Amino acid sequence: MLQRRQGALRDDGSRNVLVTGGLKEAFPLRQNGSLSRILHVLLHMDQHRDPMTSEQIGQMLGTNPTVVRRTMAGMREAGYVSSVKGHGGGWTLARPLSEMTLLDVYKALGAPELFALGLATDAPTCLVEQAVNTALGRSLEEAERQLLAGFGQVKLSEIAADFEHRAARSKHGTCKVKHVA
Amino acid sequence: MLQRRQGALRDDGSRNVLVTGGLKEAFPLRQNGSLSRILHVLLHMDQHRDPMTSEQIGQMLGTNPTVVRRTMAGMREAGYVSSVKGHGGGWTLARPLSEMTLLDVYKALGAPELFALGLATDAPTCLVEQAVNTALGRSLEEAERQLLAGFGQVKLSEIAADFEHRAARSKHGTCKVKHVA
DNA sequence: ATATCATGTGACTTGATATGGCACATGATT
DNA sequence: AATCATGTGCCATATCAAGTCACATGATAT
Repeated sequence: MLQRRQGALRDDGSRNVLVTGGLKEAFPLRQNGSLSRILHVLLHMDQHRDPMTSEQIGQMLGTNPTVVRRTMAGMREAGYVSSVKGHGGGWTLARPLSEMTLLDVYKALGAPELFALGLATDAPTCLVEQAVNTALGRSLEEAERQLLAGFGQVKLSEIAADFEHRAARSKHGTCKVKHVA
Repeated sequence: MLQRRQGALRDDGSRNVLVTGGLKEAFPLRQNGSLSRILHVLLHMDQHRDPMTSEQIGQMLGTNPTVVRRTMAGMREAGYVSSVKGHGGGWTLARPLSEMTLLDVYKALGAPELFALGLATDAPTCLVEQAVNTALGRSLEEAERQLLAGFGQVKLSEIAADFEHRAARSKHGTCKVKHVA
């Protein structure tokens, strides 16, 4: 191995797993998991007629209600979900999944950095580094365009349909939350 | 802002800059800068007839000789550079830049993670999460293919040519290291 | 041969940051 | 008024890229 093993495996070969209140969540690298988590939440909300509380969602994701509220904040500001306080309150979808794409969610999350590869300096004085940044930057920008274009073409309702399909084929309960209307 | 400001800007608006022994290097995010740095080094080595020591390279990159040795280790193992100990030793290119692509370097570095976006769990039992992972993973894999294909088409000699072009147009000294044969 | 120089590498330190979590304010429902 | 739920400031924790030290190994020069 090069680069002084920076991976996810520990000496005993196990994954690095955060154990929080008895629940587990595995994040292999120093990656931003909020997009993945939000999607998980949105699809579950779609299966759920009543508002879901941050507490419920937190348990589902194996995380803390506070984290849920904070991550959902962007979605609320963008108008994709709404939150209600007090008895019977919680989170609900503010529009159908057919009117949301991966790109919409990504943007609502504040369009976090996509790549784990970085350029050494923003505006280097070294001409060599300028040339390197230009070449590398060009590839990265192209990839970013591709990726975001791809995100824009995936409607959340399509993901939901894929879920329905999976659910139809295996009759076991799945998550910690029931998939009921 | 959403997601509890995780960006690169501090309250005073300045970038987070690592100051090391008087030199500065800016890494906006938790990104892996080794590819960018290695490229910088390789191009400089190409301009340098004599072997370059880790000390020289370290000064050039604003980092430490040990870091340089460690990062270069993968390149040596892959046969792109060679290192010689003792007086007059140091690092030299083991083959011309025209025979190396961005992809080669990336692989020699151990093919570090490309994306800052992660899936919540590797093999979730929740069917909803499975559907999410599938959708997100598909987009990410597609983008990865694109990006690596792009890397494979960029020869380092092309980046060097771009540098030569820049150097011809501006006659100022640039880096901390002279661009001489 | 031996002093010097340069790489090779284990072990530890430092700094950045995604996420976890508490505490308390705000507002809605019963 | 009691309870429930969100909103959010503040701090804690874990992980990891990069920095640093220390020392071994090997090559060159005098």
